[in-house]
Amino acid sequence: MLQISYIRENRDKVIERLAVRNFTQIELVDEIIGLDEQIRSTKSASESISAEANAAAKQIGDLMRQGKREEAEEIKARSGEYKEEVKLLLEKLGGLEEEFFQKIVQLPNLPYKDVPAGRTADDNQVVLEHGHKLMLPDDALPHWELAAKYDIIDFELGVKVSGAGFPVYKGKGARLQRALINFFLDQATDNGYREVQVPILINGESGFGTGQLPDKEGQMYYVGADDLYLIPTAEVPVTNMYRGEILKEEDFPIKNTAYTPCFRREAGSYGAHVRGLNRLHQFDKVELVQIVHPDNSYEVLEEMSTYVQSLLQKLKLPYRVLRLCGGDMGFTSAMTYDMEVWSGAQKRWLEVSSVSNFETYQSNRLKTRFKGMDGKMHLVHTLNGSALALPRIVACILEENQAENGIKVPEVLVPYTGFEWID
RNA sequence: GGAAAGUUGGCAGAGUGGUCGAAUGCGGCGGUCUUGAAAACCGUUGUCUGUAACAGGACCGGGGGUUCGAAUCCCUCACUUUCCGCCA
Repeated sequence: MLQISYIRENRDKVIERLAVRNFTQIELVDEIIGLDEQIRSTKSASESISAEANAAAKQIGDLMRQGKREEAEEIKARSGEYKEEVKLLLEKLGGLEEEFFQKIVQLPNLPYKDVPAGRTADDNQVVLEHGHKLMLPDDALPHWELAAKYDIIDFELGVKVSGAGFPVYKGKGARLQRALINFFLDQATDNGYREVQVPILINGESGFGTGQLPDKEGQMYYVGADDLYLIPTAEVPVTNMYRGEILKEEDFPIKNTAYTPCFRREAGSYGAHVRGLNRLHQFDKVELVQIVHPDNSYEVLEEMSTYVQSLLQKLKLPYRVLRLCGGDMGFTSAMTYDMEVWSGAQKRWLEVSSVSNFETYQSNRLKTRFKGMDGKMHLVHTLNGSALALPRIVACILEENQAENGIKVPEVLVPYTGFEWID
């Protein structure tokens, strides 16, 4: 959520920045500013009456104690009027605030200055490409066929147990999953992240704090009996650990990593591109979350990007880094890098990580602050990134490393899998 | 699932209608003392809103009510703890 104080003082700049992500509802910005003005004037009107009422009440108390009942009664008779006036003003205020809230949550984050303008994924900037796309033979198999051939991932079995998008990993397939999770967690720990295990069901407040609610409600599984949501990413519980907290400058940077399963309804996604492991309702992911000082959040973003790349390099997967254009960026992000690996058999890039700086967009909702050197409260900057999401990594590992008699496990994973070949 | 108790400032913990934004202790910050530190002593120490600055307003789990006046009384919801039951 954007800060109203900023919108108020930088109307034109806000509109200009929003245009980078093709958000052109200038009237919404102006409505918000107008509502804010009304709220402020209504509030000050009701407050000055409250001040009078408070003074009168105090006076009554004093007079009663002095035994001057008569005079007290006199004032009492008059102070009844305050109540009605304040009540009316507060009702008006409540309505205005509700309307204001409904509108301000519709404003997405302002893109950072480096974010390219653009409408679709075609306008994303390719920052770099690393590694060679292997020239797989024409008869190279896509991962879903390899999965069936070596009996390591069973999509049909998942359909029986749950439904489409909930695969069952078997034998070496399951083992590979566990190996990747452990590898990613160990790497993160070596890089200064603290490992945490968090709830995978979250309440509505947490969903609001990181921005999934109210705008992406339909993307989360909802457990009605207990009014809880299944997490779409560990970002939600891990970031919300700091909701309402007041931090110290010396606490920065706060680096947490967590492995969790992630659940996404993916309503409305169909077609060839969702085959196999490309898009699932349940998948595993190791997530990084950092809470940092606003002054260096963009250095931290670069650092996280570099770290994620180091994982891909260790797995020897060809990848590229995209700087997302305004139109392709998430609602809450100020700048995002996507990492994509090359799927040789599918001949397309697959997104495996997304690293974002949210600046104060989340922390303004979370009310996560720190007391600065100036003695004042400031909102922190929050960042997160996948490191990494498993399914597409698995897909690429299978496809890129397929050989005649099996699939070669990447060297760095062998200590974790305990085997070198899936055959 | 049943029963009871509770929810107050960073923490602990008083406060049952006006003098309470809130005692006291711990912690934090500043100072005195000390070569330095500890101890002791003195001072200070919530957040939001608002103003050029004062002032003012709001907040004692959330919401509502009674009252001139609510942390305090009433209603309601949520959560926590303990006991019983069940159980990985």
